[in-house]
Amino acid sequence: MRKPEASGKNNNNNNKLRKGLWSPEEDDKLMNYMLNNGQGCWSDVARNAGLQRCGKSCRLRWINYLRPDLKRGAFSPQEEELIIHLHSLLGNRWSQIAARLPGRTDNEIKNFWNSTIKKRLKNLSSSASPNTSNSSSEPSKEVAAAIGGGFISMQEQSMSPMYIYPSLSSSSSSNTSMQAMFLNQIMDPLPTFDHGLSTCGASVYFNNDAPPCMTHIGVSGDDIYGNQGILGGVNIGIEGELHIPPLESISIEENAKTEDMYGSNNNKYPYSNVNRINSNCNNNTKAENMTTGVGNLWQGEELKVGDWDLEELMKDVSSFPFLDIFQAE
DNA sequence: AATTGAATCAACCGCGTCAGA
DNA sequence: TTCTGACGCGGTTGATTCAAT
Repeated sequence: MRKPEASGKNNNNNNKLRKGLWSPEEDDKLMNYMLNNGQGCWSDVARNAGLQRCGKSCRLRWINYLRPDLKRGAFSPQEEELIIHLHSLLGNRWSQIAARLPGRTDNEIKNFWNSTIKKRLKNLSSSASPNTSNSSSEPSKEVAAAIGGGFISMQEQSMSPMYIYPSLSSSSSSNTSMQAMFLNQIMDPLPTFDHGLSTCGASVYFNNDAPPCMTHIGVSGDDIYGNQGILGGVNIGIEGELHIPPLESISIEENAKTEDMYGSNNNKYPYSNVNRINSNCNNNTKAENMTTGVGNLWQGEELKVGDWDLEELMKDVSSFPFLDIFQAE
């Protein structure tokens, strides 16, 4: 942790704002102010509470630490499971994920994901078939698919993972369009293949004409999380084969396009991903194909990206078995 | 008991968005 | 229409804690 700067250090210069860890006195000031006055302009909060902090810092401290409704302590297995599921749907939109987990902050969830979950992915990556390992520190796609359980992550990347929706065999009508879209997202980056697709339970098969880069994934929930682990109750470990086209078959241009459509590590516009997909729909036949099965989601001028993707996705989340636990709180 | 490497997590930074002037 | 400041978000950093040796 960052050391709190010596309390007297900045006393000689009121214009200097403190940085680093918050002292208990500062916490008290902010807490008292917030409880008495409520949230207003954060720069005013900082000033009126007598804190030599920027408003931004006050906001962060309040949201991540002082807020009375915060739930401290370790994540429960149910929370873990929900986080993984939400992440499979939303990607790194931590604030959106946090909004579905009362008492948890985006920072907390982000840290949890980056430490615990990524660690598991990494461990799996190293224990997976040597053929599938790569030099990157990132987990392999195959392993990411495994740890996702039913939520198969085809790309474990920092901004915009691309996922196959879990219950491909589900009969839920509300899922159908999203599943179609997810599947199209899977298919679209691989345009050079005649990629028929069949699903069977949680297994996904890419039946390509090209020689597949076949990876066996026999990872069960227990393998990942133990008997009490987060996937234990869901029975969605992947026990099938992923036939993944060799990456080298995909042209650079197509890779670039794919990254553009689905985001990349360089994506600094997390809220614009689907906007860009939408714009692609106007001049890209593949993107048009993407809309197949999505139906009205893509029609209508009132379509607002952030709305449809989150709300539609949340319909799926709302059926998530453990959500009641949080809603009941 | 000391050391060391890994894990955790609080906080900062930079950027995009938005609202008001 | 443009500018500006506040806010919110995701990525990253780095100090502390923990566990293994």
